[in-house]
Amino acid sequence: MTAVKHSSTLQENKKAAMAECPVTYVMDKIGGHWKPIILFHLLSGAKRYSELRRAIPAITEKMLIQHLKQLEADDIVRRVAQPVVPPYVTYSLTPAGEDLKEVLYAMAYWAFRDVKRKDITVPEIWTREP
Amino acid sequence: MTAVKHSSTLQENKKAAMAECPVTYVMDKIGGHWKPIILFHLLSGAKRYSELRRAIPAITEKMLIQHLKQLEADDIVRRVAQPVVPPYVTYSLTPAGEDLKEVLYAMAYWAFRDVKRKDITVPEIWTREP
DNA sequence: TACTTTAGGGTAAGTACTTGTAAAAAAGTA
DNA sequence: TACTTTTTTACAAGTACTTACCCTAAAGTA
Repeated sequence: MTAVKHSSTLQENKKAAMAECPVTYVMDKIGGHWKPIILFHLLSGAKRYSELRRAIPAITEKMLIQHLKQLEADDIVRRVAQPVVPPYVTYSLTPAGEDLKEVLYAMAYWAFRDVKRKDITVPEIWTREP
Repeated sequence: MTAVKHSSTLQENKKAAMAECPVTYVMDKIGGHWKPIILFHLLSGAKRYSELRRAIPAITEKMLIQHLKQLEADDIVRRVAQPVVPPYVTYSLTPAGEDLKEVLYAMAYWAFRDVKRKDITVPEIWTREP
């Protein structure tokens, strides 16, 4: 009974998994390490590119723009550019992006409970609004 | 005005980001491409290692055991081993793991809405219980 | 002309994540 | 002894993700 295993192009597994599981579908869209943070900052309203950069000092410009492009392609954020010089570009959430609020809040709520459960001191930054 | 950039050991950014954002804290724990799937299958009750393997054919044994270990270390799943031969090991959710249900359901719900919004045919697999 | 600001592109290099393959341990059975 | 089953580990190799660094465009201003 020769098992029919390992007939995959490495990334095929992932794709198959995404089609299998709605949760993975979501992770594929907001699953990077930076995307949730970006979205979190956009929850409080439209932001300029430079505002986001300042709000998330740890991110590199490359990552920021790359993820913004992806989020835009996934119809989660909307890019609006004013044709002025210097350029003025704002990013905001689409309806689909707004709907993610519930997911993000559920996550945040779980995180709070988890650190309390573990008796870790809650990082005070968490308690500040984005 | 020499900018004070790039003073990071590559992964320090991530860590800083995690401390900054509860959402990232969650992503760090369930953010792999496989973890959500594993958890999804455990939502319906304790499963044996081999059951999980059969339930998620696309995953390699390496990934499965590795993620299970991580989830165990993060106190999200519980491992119970009966000292018999051949070994009998079951994995189930801890209270913290159970609490993730809300997060996973919020994700699943969003996924449904998103595919409907995009007029993609909902993968019928999504509609089957895990 | 030189310089400023804002939004982004390109490339190379490094790090983390996944996979494939092989194999170990343990107690019983043929 | 050789072989079974189930869970798990080790190692090497490949792929994807991130970072660092440098660079462009455009209009106004000194």
